[in-house]
Amino acid sequence: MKILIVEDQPKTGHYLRQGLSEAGFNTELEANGTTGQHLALTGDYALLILDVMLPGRSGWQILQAVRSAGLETPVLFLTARDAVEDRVKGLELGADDYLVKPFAFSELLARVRSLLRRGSSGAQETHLQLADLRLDLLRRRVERSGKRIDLTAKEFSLLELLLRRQGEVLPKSLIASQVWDMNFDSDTNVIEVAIRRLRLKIDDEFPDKLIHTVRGMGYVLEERPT
Amino acid sequence: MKILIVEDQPKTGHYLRQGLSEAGFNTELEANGTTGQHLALTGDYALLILDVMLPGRSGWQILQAVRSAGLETPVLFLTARDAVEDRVKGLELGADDYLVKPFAFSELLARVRSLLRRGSSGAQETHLQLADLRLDLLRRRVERSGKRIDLTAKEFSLLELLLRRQGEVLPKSLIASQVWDMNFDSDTNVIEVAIRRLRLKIDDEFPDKLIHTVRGMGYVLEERPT
DNA sequence: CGGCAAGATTACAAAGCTGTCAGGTTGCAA
DNA sequence: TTGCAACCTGACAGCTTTGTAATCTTGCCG
Repeated sequence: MKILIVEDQPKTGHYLRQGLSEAGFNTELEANGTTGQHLALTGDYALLILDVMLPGRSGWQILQAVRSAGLETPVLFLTARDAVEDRVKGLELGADDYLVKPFAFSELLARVRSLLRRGSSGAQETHLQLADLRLDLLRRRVERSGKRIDLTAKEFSLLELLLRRQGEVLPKSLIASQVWDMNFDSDTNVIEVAIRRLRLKIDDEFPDKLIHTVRGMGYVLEERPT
Repeated sequence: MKILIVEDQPKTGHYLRQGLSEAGFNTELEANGTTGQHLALTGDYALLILDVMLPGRSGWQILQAVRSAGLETPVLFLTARDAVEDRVKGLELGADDYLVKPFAFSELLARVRSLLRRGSSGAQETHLQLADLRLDLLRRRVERSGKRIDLTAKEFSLLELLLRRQGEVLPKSLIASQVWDMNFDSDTNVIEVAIRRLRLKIDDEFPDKLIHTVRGMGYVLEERPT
């Protein structure tokens, strides 16, 4: 099982490669877009990690070429901090996930594992679950302990993120970029308020809380022994 | 490939049976809930059609028993006209679809075919499409000709219905019951207004219209030669 | 060609959603 | 213990969504 990394900045490239190797993955690193695309199309990779800015061909072009060749290889996109446009464009072209640079390595690892898991099973996930909390992506419904819970669009999308990355502490900047498409701006407290509203619906009336605050770091969704 | 029908009213039961047989399906009819459950658990059916009100065990109980036995047999539920509660309960217990009595036979047939198709492939549908109009159920996104379209919750749910049953003329009463959970009340024009709003977003700026009015009957979503 | 009923369109208002803000709490470190 | 920063909480306002209602248009039948 090989992972292809197409990234032209040697620093980032080696960082990725080393980290993934240590985690037990077999990687190949390529700096040039044109060569990268050729490898992506011909080599049998379990995952592609593509930078957007590349000499030769951009990450988008590679992604597009891969998809139009009918390959369903999962693709993880690397985009620059401010490039909301990039993210959207990437997802629309068929990327499976993206990561905003700079990123924590643990973050990358979690994504990579999740993509590989999904890729091997073939199908996409339609349900997310933690303890007695269940979210149905297709019907857009949430229930806890069998009891139906109505969420607004923002609440749903926040909970979806928390569930997808359950057990991880998600910094507010990350939440802001994923749920609000904005670069985190510390003089707003939208996130605190949104978390509050979500807690009202999914935690308040249950003894076992699932949303936890990690002071100074962010929020986690997980089960905690009582 | 056998279909099990559990229905105690002889009239409805035979109607179903005869119609399905004529359409080429192999059916078994059972009037008693307890026996029905036994059959459902032991016989190897491709589809179960369950009435809610049954002597012995209710349709819900059968459904529950089937699901807790780990069977993924598709289940089509029959509910009475006014029983919105039933529908919801059924879907929550894991029914795949439901039909409100009385129903047109063509309607039943369409559902049965769709369930059998889905059942054999195993996975649930995540995308609906007609011509260049595409709806992604997981990401809740709609696009036409590659152009992203933002829909509100109601608009999305109306379009989802039209797409699921594309080519069929959907009476307003049907639309009302599926999208609004209400028994159609002719002194409202919510549906016309909702259709109008949907047309504004998905049809108005394109030469080939997809939503069509069938005067006196309802609305259809389909491609029509120019 | 009228007349009428079905549907389209527009305007409006109520309800819900979402962000801001102004205090109030809590946890941590000096 | 005290002070501060981080976080929580409730209220409010602007915006969006969604239903109602009034008016206009269209297709159909006599």
